[in-house]
Amino acid sequence: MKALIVDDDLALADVLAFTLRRVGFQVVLAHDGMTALERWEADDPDLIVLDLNLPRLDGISVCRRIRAVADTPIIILSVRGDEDDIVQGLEIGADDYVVKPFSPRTLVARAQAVMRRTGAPPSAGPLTVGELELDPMRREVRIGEATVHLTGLECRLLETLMASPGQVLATDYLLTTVWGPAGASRDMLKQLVRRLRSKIEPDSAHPQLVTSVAGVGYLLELP
Amino acid sequence: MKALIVDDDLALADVLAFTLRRVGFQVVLAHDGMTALERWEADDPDLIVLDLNLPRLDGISVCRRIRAVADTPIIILSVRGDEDDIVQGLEIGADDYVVKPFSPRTLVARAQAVMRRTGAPPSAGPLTVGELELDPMRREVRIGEATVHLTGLECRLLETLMASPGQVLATDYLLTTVWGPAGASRDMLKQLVRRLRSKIEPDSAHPQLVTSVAGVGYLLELP
DNA sequence: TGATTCTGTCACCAGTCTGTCACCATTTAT
DNA sequence: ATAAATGGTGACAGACTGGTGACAGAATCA
Repeated sequence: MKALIVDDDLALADVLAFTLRRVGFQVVLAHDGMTALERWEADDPDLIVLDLNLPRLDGISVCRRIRAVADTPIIILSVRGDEDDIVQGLEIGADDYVVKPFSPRTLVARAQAVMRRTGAPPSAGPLTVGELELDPMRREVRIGEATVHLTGLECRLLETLMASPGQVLATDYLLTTVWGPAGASRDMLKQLVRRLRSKIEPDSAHPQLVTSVAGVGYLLELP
Repeated sequence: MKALIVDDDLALADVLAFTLRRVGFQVVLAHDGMTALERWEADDPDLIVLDLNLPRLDGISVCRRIRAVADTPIIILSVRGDEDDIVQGLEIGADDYVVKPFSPRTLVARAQAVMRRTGAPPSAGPLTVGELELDPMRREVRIGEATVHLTGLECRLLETLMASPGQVLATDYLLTTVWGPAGASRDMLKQLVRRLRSKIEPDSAHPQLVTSVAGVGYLLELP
């Protein structure tokens, strides 16, 4: 899922980006109203987090223009005291609002609530690489004729590997992507790789799908 | 479905309540603007029928406050001649209006039209998936030849599952959709799933219709 | 008003998942 | 040559999850 964050406060925008990335969003940034519209057009985000006080084109106008042609969920950010802005934003079509200052947890909760309320549940589409077909919502991977059930972390690892088939993904990258920035240990990744291999490799003692690159990381072999 | 009726005329409020109960609504009453807001918060109604001339807080303000944070369908009641009020109410976000005096039939028609227009849960038509045919109004599901009566929550859960057959619906999504934004607990969903299964599954110990995806949620299997 | 049904809450259970530790063989660095 | 690092393997304990049962209070019905 992709989120577009629009805020002229660069530091805050970065914090917001970090927060949403942490829970799985891809994030695109814009720091003024015009760029917001451009990015919205170019990136087709699933969610827009929109500050109301912006240079070049104010947040209300951005919200109005987007809402005129799309259903993209919009959360507006406002300063305490700007209740008129909030009301106006909501009237124009924003889906929810958050008042600064707020905790990251609040934003995440609102983002997830808005995603739930305004559309189908966030169902990732299937991923196919060669004879592997992964359904992240069902946590099932089909290998030719066989269907294998994966756990949450196994599914996440395979999804990450399948997103870049043939590319070596560094250990640190996998630790962050699968477990989040709070991190994890090499031990955990080793175990997870082992578990995944035991489920999908014809012979996990001689892996053909998920292979290791010593000192670098792992990759999903191209078919 | 629950309706909140707000009118300082007690007798009229009772008539309205009776009218809507007759067509299947649960009804909550409030006789002034402040109580209306309280009841709206506490009862999370699916529809609000709102007189504009109210003590303590007028109907326009009530409408504005509710509309600022929610999509609840609102029908405003007004006296002939108060066209400015009606226009203002609609601008603020009311969905429809009824001018006193009016017949009960008119109110019902408007209520149902508003529910349909604003995308409220499709209470009208039956849902069919495979051998399951759900009538939300009767709260009955037909499974082949057998007809089973469901409770309110059971019906809501099944309706939600049937709206996206074959798709895994996340636990949080189901909690919000079935119980509303106030949320609920996983325990409640577990129990509800159990009750629904006990009513519709051939063998609820081995569910074939409503199946679980560990760590994700539940789905209605495609036929 | 009393009876019945519905719902939320708590407890218990079996099975699964995950992190952690230990051990080992191989590779890399000193 | 030796020590350190790396990747692979096994095992186990605690946490988590989904399922089940039971009961009390709330809501509904007659």
